Amino acid sequence: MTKFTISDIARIAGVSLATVSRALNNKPRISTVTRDKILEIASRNGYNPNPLARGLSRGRTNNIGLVVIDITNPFYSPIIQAVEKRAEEEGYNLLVVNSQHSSAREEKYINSLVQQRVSGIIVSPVQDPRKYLGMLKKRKIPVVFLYPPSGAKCDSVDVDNVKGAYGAVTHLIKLGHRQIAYISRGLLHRHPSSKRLLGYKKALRSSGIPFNEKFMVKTITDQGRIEEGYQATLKLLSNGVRPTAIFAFNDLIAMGCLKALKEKGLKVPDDMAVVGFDDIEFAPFLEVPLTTVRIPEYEVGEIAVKLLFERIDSGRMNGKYRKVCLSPELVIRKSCGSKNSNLIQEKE
Amino acid sequence: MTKFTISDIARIAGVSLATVSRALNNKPRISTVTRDKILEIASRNGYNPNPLARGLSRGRTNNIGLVVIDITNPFYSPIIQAVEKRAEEEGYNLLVVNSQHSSAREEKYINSLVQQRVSGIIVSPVQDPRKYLGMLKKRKIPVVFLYPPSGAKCDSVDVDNVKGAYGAVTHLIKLGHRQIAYISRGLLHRHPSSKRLLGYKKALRSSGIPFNEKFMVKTITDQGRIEEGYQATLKLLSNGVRPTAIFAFNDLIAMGCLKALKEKGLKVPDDMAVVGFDDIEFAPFLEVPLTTVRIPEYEVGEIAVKLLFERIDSGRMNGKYRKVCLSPELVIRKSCGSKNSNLIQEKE
DNA sequence: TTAATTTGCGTAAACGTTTACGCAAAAGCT
DNA sequence: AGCTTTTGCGTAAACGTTTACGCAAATTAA
Repeated sequence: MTKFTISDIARIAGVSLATVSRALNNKPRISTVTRDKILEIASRNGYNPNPLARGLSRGRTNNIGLVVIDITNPFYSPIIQAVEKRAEEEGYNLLVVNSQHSSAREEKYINSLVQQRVSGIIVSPVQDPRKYLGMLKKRKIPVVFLYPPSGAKCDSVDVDNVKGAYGAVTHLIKLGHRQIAYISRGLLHRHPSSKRLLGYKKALRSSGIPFNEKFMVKTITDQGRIEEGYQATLKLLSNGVRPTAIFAFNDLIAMGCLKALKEKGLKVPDDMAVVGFDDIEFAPFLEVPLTTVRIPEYEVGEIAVKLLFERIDSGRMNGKYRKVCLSPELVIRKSCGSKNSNLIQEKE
Repeated sequence: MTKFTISDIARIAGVSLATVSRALNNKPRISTVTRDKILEIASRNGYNPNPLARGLSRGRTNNIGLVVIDITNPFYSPIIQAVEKRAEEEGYNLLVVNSQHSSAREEKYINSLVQQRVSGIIVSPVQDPRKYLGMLKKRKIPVVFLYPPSGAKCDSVDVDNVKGAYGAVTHLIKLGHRQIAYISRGLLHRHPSSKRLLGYKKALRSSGIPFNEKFMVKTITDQGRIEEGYQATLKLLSNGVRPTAIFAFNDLIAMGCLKALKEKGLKVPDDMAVVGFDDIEFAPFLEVPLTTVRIPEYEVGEIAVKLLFERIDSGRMNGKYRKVCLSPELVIRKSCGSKNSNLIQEKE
């Protein structure tokens, strides 16, 4: 009972290992009567194949890996759910690992997944993922990247960060703001930090507003979490010149903003407008419901896992690479005010 | 380069497989000079042991499993982080799986982890975990349960739910409330739903307030998420008698309450006090900062993983079971008002 | 010095599968 | 009927490790 292997089945059925394997894997070259007999014995004894043995022999397991940057960021929740759903439907296990913004950890985990012979990997990379491509190709492990820097020759799902940021900042400008700060996540060169900065600058330029270094502040570390937004905002407020609006890299940072502003006695949106990015589940429930740029996260996950399984099922590693780019959408709530009544407000 | 196994090392070093294995695993019965030579060859060629082969041979891998009920509930974030940290320190991989409130899925995943020969499992069980104990013991896989029903003979980490609920409701009573509703998660018999109900009733009893069926509402499904709290609150408000305070099973349900109350034009805390449970990261940032019962989640994770590794390292499956029970703590914010000025408010 | 122990290593089996190859019997074809 | 193909199955190697056992040489003990 504790251990019940194909040898046991073979012994009971009076056949060889090969025959049992054929029966269990729906392979041809076996008569229906023996097949049924074997399947019956297997199910009666609660046989379960040993995934390690199977993986060793096949060189591939029924697992797929998902590498996220921060599993505690609600941003990833819908993505994880979408991938999980499809993986379960396909009879695969999902291994979720958390690089925590560390590229060393990311590399370690990816290598570990490869050594564990996963059938495919979805990675939301910390830094440039191109360095993995060669190795993964050699090992014939399909991979899909989430939000990768452009230019990588691989399947990927991304979101138009420039457009998203452009839309958010343009909205602020339309509301009359001209002193708009951007709180970026620590490392500017990381995707999508750089793209959002680009969108921010582009929106300013379109309206003839000069870019002001003093309105550009970076969080200390790279985590993109509440506390960092809080610290960055305090720094921004002590910068001498005060903006009338803040565009934050993401919703968590925006939450930190709100906290700092409240502490300093500044009302949102009256004294300061705030816009975030991501539209995490909690954004509408905040002290000041957050205007933010919605990323269709669930869809991102759905597409990524779809692309992945297409590769897995076809076995083709060198077909044309598909780069899907989804459009974000501005969701207007309280935190940016609404002097402009033409804009559509989200119903509450 | 793609594949580099101990056979390759053995060939290069001119020794046998056994010797290579001894060197790589720091086993005795090998001279320092051969050991060093082998290690040098291994590292020079970037040797990585195949975890499937190793697992198959050893009957155990370097993975531990963590089964959570809802990976998207921020409640689990600190727990995952704590377990992840320790696992990494110990050189183990953490496999996080998500049962999504389904006991069928839970069972499937636990079996899958067992078949994958993990070294240990931490489970936040959907239902009574006692049925797993026999199998896990037979397979010699240590397990630690999070928030299990009492009475199970196993290592576990729990929180005093009765006390937590009692404290929360007592606080409401002290504030003058006598009509206090409880929004429970769907299935009452599930732990910790039942415990929190117990605490609620106990608090009422202590103050001589009769339990009113009309103030007890259950969410439709068992997910314990925002939407459910929202629906349950609407139902509660249409019940004829209106409470002056709501104690919600958890913070997400409480968020749903806030949404429903707002929609109905009821001000929190003036028209209705609301108290949650868990103190998720976002509780202080809500439209009305949420009074809630804090669970030391990170500590729960730390202790669970500590207990698990003690079992793994000692190999003792039948030592005394340890049941740790942590104390929750009431965190008072805006959502319950503060007529009673004796109470300590959390500084903002 | 001799006997007992320890050290250093090799051989081969084991972990539980899959799969290439081979071969007799059955089935299909002319 | 004789030839070719297909069917049904078995044998054994392979996947990449670990480990029980054995044995000669070196070391220690008496």
